[in-house]
Amino acid sequence: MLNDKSLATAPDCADCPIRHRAVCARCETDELERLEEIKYYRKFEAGQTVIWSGDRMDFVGSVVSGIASLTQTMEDGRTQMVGLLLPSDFVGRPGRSTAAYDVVATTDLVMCCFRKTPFEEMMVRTPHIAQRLLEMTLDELDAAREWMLVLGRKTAREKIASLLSIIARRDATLKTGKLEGALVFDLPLTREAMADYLGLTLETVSRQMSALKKDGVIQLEGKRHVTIPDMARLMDEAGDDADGGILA
Amino acid sequence: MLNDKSLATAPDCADCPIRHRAVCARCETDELERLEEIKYYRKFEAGQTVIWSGDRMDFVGSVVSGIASLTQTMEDGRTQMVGLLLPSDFVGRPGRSTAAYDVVATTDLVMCCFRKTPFEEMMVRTPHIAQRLLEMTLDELDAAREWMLVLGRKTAREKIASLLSIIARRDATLKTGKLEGALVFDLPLTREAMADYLGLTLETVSRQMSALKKDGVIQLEGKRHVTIPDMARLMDEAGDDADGGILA
DNA sequence: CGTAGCATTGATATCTGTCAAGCGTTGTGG
DNA sequence: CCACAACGCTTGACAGATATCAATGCTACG
Repeated sequence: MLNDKSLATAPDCADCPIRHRAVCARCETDELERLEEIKYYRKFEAGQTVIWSGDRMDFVGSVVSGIASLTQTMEDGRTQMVGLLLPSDFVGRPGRSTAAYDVVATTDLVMCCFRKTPFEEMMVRTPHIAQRLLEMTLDELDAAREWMLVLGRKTAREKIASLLSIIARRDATLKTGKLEGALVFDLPLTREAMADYLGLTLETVSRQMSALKKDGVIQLEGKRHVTIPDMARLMDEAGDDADGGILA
Repeated sequence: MLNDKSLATAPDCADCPIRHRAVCARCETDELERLEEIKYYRKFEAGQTVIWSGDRMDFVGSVVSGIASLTQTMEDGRTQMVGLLLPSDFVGRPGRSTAAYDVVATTDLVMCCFRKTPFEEMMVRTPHIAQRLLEMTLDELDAAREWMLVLGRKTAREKIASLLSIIARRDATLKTGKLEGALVFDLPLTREAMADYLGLTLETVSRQMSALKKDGVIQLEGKRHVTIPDMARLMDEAGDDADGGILA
């Protein structure tokens, strides 16, 4: 499985870009030293599969950079993305030995992995880690439930607008920290990946993107470069309250 | 809010039916004593709202008996159920002061509530509780993701079969502990509640129930009393692997 | 007996999926 | 260097699933 290129030297936790947001956020110096001992980096190229559902999984870890997706597939090939993993998000489940979902690198991806058994031992001894993981899991549960509303009740147009608004908001808060004026970003997902996330076909995604463009809700340069001239308008199209939005 | 009828004397934790499955599952005697001090029971009749989304929430708690639902509602009235709370399931989120969803009693309901602030203090001091809550939250996250596949990719018929199979399985494991032979149970949900859970209209639910009945997948006496002659057949209709099923 | 709530069924409309053709870019091998 | 294949995407025509609107049935209950 592992080859030379997939392994990479792991930098010090002190220099880590996700140091204060990941599962290790609340660890003290000595705890970080212990984590350093059981961690290793792995890199994946866009499109590579990190792990297959059902496979034995002897690590857990955090996304350091890039985006990964969690997907489920039915026997006849229908697939549904059930999670989008961004930097600092956690992969794997302590106490479970096999993967419950396919994990795929959507973009080039760097992960900080911990050997599972020592990590589990450390969790028992280090309440910080379990507490932080609980917080993160509760956030993910909220996001999953938010997404259930999107999947169950929104129209195709609203679904697209919801996805764009989530990506735009995350991107804006990372880059500038504010949501004013026009927002510009690159879509990290193919039309097919968008369809898998939204429970649509890629044709419907394409049509609705075109429709939103025609109506001036978004501007497109090429396939991926998106400009949102009016965020409130987009959120209105998404069917969300324009003020604050999700979990405000 | 609270009236005479809604409050009820709480029995000893030692006699509690959900003692070994709820958030308190791993507590020791002295910890239970502390919990006894901050707990109180509340009863709700079918249809009553336990709490409205956005309301201040000064308790967390466990479902002791009955079923509650978590729902989200859009401005125009579209609603999506995002969780079904069964006995031992946990309600509320430590560290958050307002409810994120509407919580409604689907059947008559008894809840064991803990005052939020003392419970949070206790969580910090009692790793058992945080660990158990983490486990339960991870299970809920898995269930939510499983449901995303149902909402995003399954047909109306498969959705109904999925819901029936979940209820049947839970009911069977509670009553007899095995899944053999014909399964019989009462639906705890109205057609409308089923529709809200499945992202369908109540008419479509009704039609698909009739179709499954006509095809012999289920038998119906009255509106709610269901017999599953062949569980494997039902799971096949649900589009799940017949062996083991969800998270096997 | 009449009403209210829940459920069923029918007719029709609409949205999204399916199938198919074609475009533009990228990369590769002759 | 060019031709061509591969890939991601767009667009069109059509079909099919589910929603919508409407009428009716069934129970329980006052």
